[in-house]
Amino acid sequence: MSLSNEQVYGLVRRIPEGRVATYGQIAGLTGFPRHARQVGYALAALREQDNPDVPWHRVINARGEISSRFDAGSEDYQRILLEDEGVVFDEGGRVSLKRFQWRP
DNA sequence: CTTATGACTTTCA
DNA sequence: CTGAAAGCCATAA
Repeated sequence: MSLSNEQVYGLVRRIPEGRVATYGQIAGLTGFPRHARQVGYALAALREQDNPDVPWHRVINARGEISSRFDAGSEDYQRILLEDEGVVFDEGGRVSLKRFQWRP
């Protein structure tokens, strides 16, 4: 048994608008607390496919920052999507998890 | 079978 | 606050 992409997508779909979740949090909710990287891996795979229902932009790292990938530019895109939903970024380009982290 | 890699996290200095 | 190091684990070669 392992963490399937569909499990990740299902969880990410549950994140309400204007809220964010961390990779580790998603992993924990699926029942695999140590699979934070696999969550990111699943989302990376999602990028290549077309799953419009999955709000991947609401998933950030434990520091409240947007995790960079080798494709610069989409980090800005992710930030814009979040700001559009009401998520506020501070001067360092980080989100206050205290206020915006999703609590099921 | 072994290595390398990566949208991560936590701890320690 | 920053940065390095170790831990973790699915995937690909």
